[in-house]
Amino acid sequence: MRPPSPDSAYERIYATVDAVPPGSVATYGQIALEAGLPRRARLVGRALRELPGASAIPWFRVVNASGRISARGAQAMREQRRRLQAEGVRFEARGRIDLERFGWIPGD
DNA sequence: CGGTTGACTGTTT
DNA sequence: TAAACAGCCAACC
Repeated sequence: MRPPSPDSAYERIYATVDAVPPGSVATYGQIALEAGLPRRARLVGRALRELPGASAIPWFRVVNASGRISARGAQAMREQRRRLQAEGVRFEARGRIDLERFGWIPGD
């Protein structure tokens, strides 16, 4: 058995993000909830921020509750948009994603 | 120990 | 539809 790690919350977050399938997106709050960390949306953002760009974790499939990419450098934002579009996620006017259509439904 | 910060979110203007 | 506000809570200093 492995002793509890102080990073266990982050590990659950990463595992949940990793479960989001290509072509769909999840919100920060949704990831937190699925990871068993209700009301910790900001912690999800913090965890993703620690991730190296080359990580295998699909960080780009996480957007905010408005269906938009959350602020960071303009460059990372363009990369996120490009990678989502490459999987078939459509952007509407003002950089918005239709969550009814592309939002992840846990269990799929 | 206490104030500040922020890859957030729901409600109210 | 969008901007302001208020609530949120772990990490940081």
